[in-house]
Amino acid sequence: MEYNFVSIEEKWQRYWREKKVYNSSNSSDLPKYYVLDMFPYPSGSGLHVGHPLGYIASDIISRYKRTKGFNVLHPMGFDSFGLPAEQYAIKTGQHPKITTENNIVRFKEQLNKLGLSYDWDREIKTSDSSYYKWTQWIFLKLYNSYFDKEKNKAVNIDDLKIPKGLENDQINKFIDSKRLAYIDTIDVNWCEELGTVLANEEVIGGLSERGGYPVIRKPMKQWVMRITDYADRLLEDLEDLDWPESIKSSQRNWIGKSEGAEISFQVDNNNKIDVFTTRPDTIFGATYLVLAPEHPILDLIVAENQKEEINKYKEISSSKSDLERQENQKNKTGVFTGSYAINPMSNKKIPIWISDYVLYGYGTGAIMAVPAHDERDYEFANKFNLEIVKVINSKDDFYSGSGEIINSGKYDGIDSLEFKAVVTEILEKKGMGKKTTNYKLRDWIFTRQRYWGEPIPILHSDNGTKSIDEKNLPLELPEVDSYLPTADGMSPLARNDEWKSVSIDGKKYFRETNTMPQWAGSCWYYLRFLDPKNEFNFASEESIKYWMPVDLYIGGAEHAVLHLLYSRFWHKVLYDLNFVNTKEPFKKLVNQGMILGNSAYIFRKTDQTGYVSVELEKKYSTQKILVDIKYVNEKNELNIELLRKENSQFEKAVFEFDSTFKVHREVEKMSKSKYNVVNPDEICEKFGTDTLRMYEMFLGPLEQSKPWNTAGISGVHNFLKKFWKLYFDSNSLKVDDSKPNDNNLKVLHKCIKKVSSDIESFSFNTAVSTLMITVNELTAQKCRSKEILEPLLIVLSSFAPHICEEIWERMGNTESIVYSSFPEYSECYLQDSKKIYPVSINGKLKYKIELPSDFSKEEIEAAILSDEIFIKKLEGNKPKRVIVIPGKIINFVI
RNA sequence: GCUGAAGUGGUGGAAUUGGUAGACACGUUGGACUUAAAAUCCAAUGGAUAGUAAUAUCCGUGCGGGUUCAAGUCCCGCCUUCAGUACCA
Repeated sequence: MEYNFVSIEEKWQRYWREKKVYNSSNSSDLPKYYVLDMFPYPSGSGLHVGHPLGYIASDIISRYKRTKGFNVLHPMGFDSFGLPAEQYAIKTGQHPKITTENNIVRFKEQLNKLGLSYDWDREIKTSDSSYYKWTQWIFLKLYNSYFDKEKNKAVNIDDLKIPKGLENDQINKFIDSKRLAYIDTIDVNWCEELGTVLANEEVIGGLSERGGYPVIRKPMKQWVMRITDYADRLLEDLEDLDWPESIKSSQRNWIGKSEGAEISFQVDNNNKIDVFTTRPDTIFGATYLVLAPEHPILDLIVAENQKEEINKYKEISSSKSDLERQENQKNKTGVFTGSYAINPMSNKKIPIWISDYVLYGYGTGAIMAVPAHDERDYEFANKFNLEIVKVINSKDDFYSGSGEIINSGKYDGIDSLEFKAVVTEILEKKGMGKKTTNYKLRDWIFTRQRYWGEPIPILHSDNGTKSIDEKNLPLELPEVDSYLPTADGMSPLARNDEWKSVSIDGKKYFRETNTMPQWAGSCWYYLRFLDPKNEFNFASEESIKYWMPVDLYIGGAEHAVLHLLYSRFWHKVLYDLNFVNTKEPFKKLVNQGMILGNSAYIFRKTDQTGYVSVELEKKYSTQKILVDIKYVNEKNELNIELLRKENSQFEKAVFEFDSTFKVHREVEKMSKSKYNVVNPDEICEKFGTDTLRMYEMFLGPLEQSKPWNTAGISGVHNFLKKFWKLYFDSNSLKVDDSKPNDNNLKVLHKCIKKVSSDIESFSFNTAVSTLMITVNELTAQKCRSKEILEPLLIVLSSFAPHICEEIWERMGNTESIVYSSFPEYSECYLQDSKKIYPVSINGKLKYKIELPSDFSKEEIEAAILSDEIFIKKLEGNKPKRVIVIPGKIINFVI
């Protein structure tokens, strides 16, 4: 009987879907286990072999946990608001909804082909109004809350104490200024190319995260989320999470907590400048101040004769993009203001400068420069010939460490670490400073000037903002005639005039026309999966109580700060408002590594006379040209004929090579533009889904990035064929009721133990190896005992579910293997008859000695812990004296 | 620069608490079956030296030191690669 994977896989995928085998119930006596994948954005290009890695891993865990007796929740959905569909709409006029729907159909088909055990009845799409109704609802919760600093939590805005003596208008303004979701005019990251504002997290090195377009700063009115109030809690609660250290440290880094002091420098009778420093101990070395060019105090303090130059500098720096600012890192610029301030400790008069190496957005937007002990100040002082005073004892001209204080008057000799606290205290007494903490984290800019996102349920009027009544949610996306921003730069929603203006009780309001960022929908989707059809709540209280937190969250590391920080923030707000019962949403996080593509390049001679194979490349001056990997075989040989046939530019090209034309390979991210995408569908057709699933796991550790390489796939495929042959010979099932022998039992129980511990520790590659060894051994032992082969089937079924279901059925089981339980192993089959100890003589030779198996554990331990025992050396017959040094060290003395 | 992860055969990668390094798989070579190929099965496969041979000896986990009877694993100092982040005072 042949292993016909095509019909087997089709049959079982249909069976699972029709019988809804993987649906899970919200009430059960069983312990729960919630396994979540980071849901995908349904892009137009479908899945490549990199996507399934995490899905397969989480699927194996889900299947394993089910057989271990857990009620498993394993849902899937789509993060379906997003840019590409909108950009496609701008180009073609097709409604993003249609594009998105089409892509989702394709994605689902591909996911189902992978045999993933999702409960599709819980599917959600963030762009469905029944879903974004609740995204809007949560937005309103944020809008209607403020952060109580004393309680260190979010509280309903109705409980806000309003200062006495405020007029009506002022009261509204006061309330608006305290909300967790508030409007502010701030310098935003404006991306002209994308026509929208981006969050700080979405800007990388002055370029947009998506597309890599330049980003400039521009003041605009925006909705902002007060995530900074949660900085401390977001930081502290990281401690207890079972997350990769790298992710935790990027989040810590992003929050960027630093402790120091705010110190005032008096300029004149009316003005003082506050600076933030983490090194108050170096204050005697502060020989000048530097302000950010945007600092508002400048207008008050700039000396008359410097005004022109200062204004010129301000203008230049405001027109600079973040990228340009960063490029200038080595060549610092700046202008003297003509004014001086008094150093509050040394009482010296020090000059005030402006420079764009000081950022207005961080700290107070002003620094005290200590050139002897800060690298940037050192560069700046050298360039502009400013005074450098060493205040910490060291050999070098510049030193950023700690040590003995010098040149600081009566404080000389104190240790700088100690002096830090002393200075802060002295200044505090004088009213010239205080201890403070600063964060790199900024509030989250929440609005986007886009069409394809959640509408913000807010109305504007002359006296401020007003939320839409909860009863009227969802606020649906209006139809528009074009998906481009309006001529006056408003978001596309403003094109629908009828929708835009509303009147309530005779009063006129305008709708907010900006939409939410893509992160909004993914901030809380893990909660909607619990109870996706609930019309009265985002999820029922019972379902939250039963399922939360997510036990295992698998996804890519690219969401280390963005998604994972935002959703933790929202979850904490919901926790404060008593909507959820856990402080953190995701208990354990695992990052699957990226699967990289293996791009192919050929060399073109620079004189354009032809192409040369790799071995001839050095002979000519050449440049690399990308070719589609479909023209290249596993031996890196180029199929020239096919290339010529399908690409006219190569039709008459000359190809030079020795024996065969070989291409140059490079490992890169898998992407359409690199022509290195491998589609999982092809693999499924050729080898079957079970082979693909096991191969992706076999490729290497889950967390590691690795290039896709089809070369080894036949090994896994052969394994499944061998596995099949363990159960069937040419005509029929060969499993029988014969009693297994000791060796059979040993092999099986070893396998059960190893595979289960490997799965629990996410070491899927070694689990696959173990399964291979097991099948090899049982084949060699000619085992046909049902007592062995049936449990083995269950062990393998998490990895290769289709083949196992098929064999399971053919063995006479009527119920799906999904409902079976994972076999237990017993230690008695695992014990070796003899214990082997390694022995070294004088540190050089190594022997194995075997202690008799009837040595009890206690006897061995006693022997080891006592001074010496006599043991027969294996190869010789003379007994040797063995000295056992306490702590398991065995040393021969002859 | 800082933070995090990693460096093991021709390749992907295994190695509980330090205890026979290279499991498992690919590839390669040889063999069986076949008219032939595919498929399948068997054997060998880190390097070097000696030997007809079984075998023996030495060297081997990025580099240099150290601890230890014993180090891929622990400690110190470097190098390289990947990822993230960056004028954050």
